[in-house]
Amino acid sequence: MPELPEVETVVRTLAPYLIGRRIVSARFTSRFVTPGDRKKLARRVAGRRIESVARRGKFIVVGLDKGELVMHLGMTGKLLSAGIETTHTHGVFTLDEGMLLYEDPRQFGRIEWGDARVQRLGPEPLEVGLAEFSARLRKRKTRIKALLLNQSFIAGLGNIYVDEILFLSGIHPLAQAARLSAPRVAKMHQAMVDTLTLAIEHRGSSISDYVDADGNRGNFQMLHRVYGREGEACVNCGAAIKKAVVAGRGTHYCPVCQKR
DNA sequence: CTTAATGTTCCCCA
DNA sequence: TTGGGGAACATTAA
Repeated sequence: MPELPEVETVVRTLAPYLIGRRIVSARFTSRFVTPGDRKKLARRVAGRRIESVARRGKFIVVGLDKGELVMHLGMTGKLLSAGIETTHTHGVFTLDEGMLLYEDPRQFGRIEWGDARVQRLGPEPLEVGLAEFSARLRKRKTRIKALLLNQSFIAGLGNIYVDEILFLSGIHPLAQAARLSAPRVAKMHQAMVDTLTLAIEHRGSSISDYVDADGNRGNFQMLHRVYGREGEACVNCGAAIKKAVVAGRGTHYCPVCQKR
């Protein structure tokens, strides 16, 4: 469910709802989503006032009057401002007005009191300039697909948007990062900014069940050019879109338009 | 029954 | 230290 555009959409729907609210009580039920002492975490957040809601990479950082609650949606996590508890509800926040539910069937997501992983994130893709982006990229010999998925290189990209960005910039997912020419890196940087900006405008991609905090789906999946289009015609050249495994992930690309 | 899924980490080996 | 491959985590849907 959650790459940068989806998490950004969740944060934008969540912020006006949460800021200024007081957490009356909280309850956590998963040893995976909330590793460690779950009751202690619930005690810590109880009584706190929510002062800010922000995104950093794919993390949601909830600023409290004392401390910080950091959430990651993993693969199937959802934060909902309304709804009923199910077997997949692993977090329940009762607010002075309203409530907040955390649902996550696969439980790859996390809710923690601060998260050291946030400190290790690379720059934000919508903030990093071309010069810095190029300089960082030139030092890395790995395949471009693996590098763009690496959160300590650039924060927030995931499998869908990496495939879309590489298609838009005409770069093969197996291309060696350090060997890309300056014009190709510039094109990729622009494709990254354009793709993420447009995806946020469309409120993210709803492939299976992603919804924002109000329960609304995104629309950007309608505009995917390669992701999920294996065997279909390339929008540029008509060739059949291919799918292979790169960096352990299903990778969609046009064998004609994307060069190594 | 098998496979793959919008993510991340860890382990082994080069 | 970097990088590749694979497995693991838990669940569902095709």
